[in-house]
Amino acid sequence: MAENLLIAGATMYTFERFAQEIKQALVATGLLTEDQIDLSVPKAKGATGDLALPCFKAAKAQGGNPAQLAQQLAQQLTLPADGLIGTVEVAGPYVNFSLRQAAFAAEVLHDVAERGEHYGCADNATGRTVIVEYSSPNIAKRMHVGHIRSTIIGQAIANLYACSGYQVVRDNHLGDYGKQFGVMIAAVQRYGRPDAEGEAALEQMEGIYQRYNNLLRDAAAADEEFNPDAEGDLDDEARAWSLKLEQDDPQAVELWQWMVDLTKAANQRNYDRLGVHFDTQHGESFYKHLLGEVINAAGESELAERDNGAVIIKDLPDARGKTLPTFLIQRSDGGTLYITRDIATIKHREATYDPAAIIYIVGQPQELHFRQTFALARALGYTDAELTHVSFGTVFDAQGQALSTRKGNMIYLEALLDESYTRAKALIEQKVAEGKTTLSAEQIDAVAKQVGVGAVIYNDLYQDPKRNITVDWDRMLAFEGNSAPYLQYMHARCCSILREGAPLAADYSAALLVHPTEQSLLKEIARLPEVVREAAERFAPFVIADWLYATARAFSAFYDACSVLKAETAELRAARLHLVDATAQALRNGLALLSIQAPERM
RNA sequence: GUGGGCGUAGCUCAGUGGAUAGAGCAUCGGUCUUCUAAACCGACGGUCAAGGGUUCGAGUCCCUUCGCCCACGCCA
Repeated sequence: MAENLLIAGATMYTFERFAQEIKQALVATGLLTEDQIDLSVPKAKGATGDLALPCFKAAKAQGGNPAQLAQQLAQQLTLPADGLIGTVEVAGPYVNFSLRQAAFAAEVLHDVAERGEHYGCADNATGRTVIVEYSSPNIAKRMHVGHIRSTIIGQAIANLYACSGYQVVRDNHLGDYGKQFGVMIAAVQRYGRPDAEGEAALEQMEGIYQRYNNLLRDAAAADEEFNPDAEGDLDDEARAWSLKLEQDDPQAVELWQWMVDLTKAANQRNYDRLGVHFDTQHGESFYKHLLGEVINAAGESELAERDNGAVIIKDLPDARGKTLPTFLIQRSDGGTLYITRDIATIKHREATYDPAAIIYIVGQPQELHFRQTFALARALGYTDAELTHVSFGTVFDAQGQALSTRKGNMIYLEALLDESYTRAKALIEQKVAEGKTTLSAEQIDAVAKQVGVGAVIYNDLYQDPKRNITVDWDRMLAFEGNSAPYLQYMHARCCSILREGAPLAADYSAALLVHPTEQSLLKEIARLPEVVREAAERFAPFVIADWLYATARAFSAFYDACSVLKAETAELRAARLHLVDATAQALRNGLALLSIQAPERM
């Protein structure tokens, strides 16, 4: 993917041009070849420089001494007069290259101004399609923590691929298929439809589903309607509805469709609050016409064995050649399984989109399922797309128990967003009372929504999704330190300065931005394009979050050290206003990649 | 048992073979008459789970061991 972004004609951002200049100058010495050049960012505390060449590799290839080679290189380098390279220093086996501050500042600010809200993104379309499957809640149930993680992480990954020049298909793969829908329909017939809306309606659905299930089991003794004689009937009833549904019985389909619509409407409220949208929301049932083909194709292959009517796949190797555990693609009663439907889905996607990649945002417990799915889809020749399972860790409560509805420790999306909004609003009202900011009641409400949602999103995106999470409300909804509200606050401060300092001068001298905090801030802003690329390649939104935090901190340090509106000279004021403008734009762009809003006041 | 993930400061986490391992929270100490203190500056805090190996160089790669989480043919 990195190659795609460097093809001729693509816009190169400042840091790329800097690296390019260094490579060209190094190769021109004739002392090493391009493949021996591996530039890195200097980490040593005393090191001066913005990019470094460690000389170990080249020296080894030539049988020489790294420190000597570094010396020779530094002596024989000829630098372009008006380029980005400022000074070159040798530190032992390293050659350190520093940016020429004036040129660097001008080019970074120019990059941002020119690209605006697209700054950081690849501007050349790859012409390739990526499908991102995320959120994927179940019909007739509330979205719980797992779906929340999938929704938020998936949305960010989809954003990252769109920003990287891919055509992105955002696919909400709804859980609308399976035996439980027979029970669900029977339960609705018996207890009636919910009278609430939104998540409350789904909560009622969960309730009657549970109640019906309890009736089926002996645990139903407590239910006043329990009648031992009816038990067998109840089971038959559910089974009958399940069968009717599969046979497209009009009444069953109508009830099922009603549940789908109810659930979609309820979830849509939450998606709207989160700013999440999808291009397609097909459920598993959408792919059922392909199930027969899948089973036939697999059944005829050498991979399959039949056992009492079931179709079993044995000894299938995965992408790394490891043999996967045996699994079924057809039950002995002829029914299909989750994996059968997932493979049918791949077949459909290949035919519909010809994707370069399909990215699944699903929890870690399904790691084996996806290895099996991918391996079988490949073995059947259904796709040549890159298939990736981005797995995320489990959420545990403070006692170390996994969250579950039955234990009563589950966290649902609506309640989480409400809690976050309430906390944000209380904090904003406190700031207003302290005279720190002035906002109307309407503005308080709007900002509380943006800050509340931002905190929830950031909690899922600031770290590697692989990690398990322990519930801690204070940390989840933190408004200080490394948190969304901090990032939003720094953006709002930028906006405040820009309001006061408007309009921006058409002519200004970026060369005046030589204060250490100004240069540090510029360097952070300049990193965004490479950060976007890395985040996409690693399926890692937290790389963006890291960058946002570093950039916001750099701005904060600048804000503290340098007054913009009361700068020493009018020229410096003008230049700093442009720096603040670029900072605001870069922060907005980074936040947008995470689907976090950037209020102008807070 | 087999396979996957994780193990870095008291807690939550970055660190993708390069130089003296970094942040936030917590604790302690400074900084608002100033462009918003949701902030800034400083201090404290480390046997990178343990042991071996690979190499100029390992938190990072390989092997072994330990601990935690998860998965493993008729749920999704």
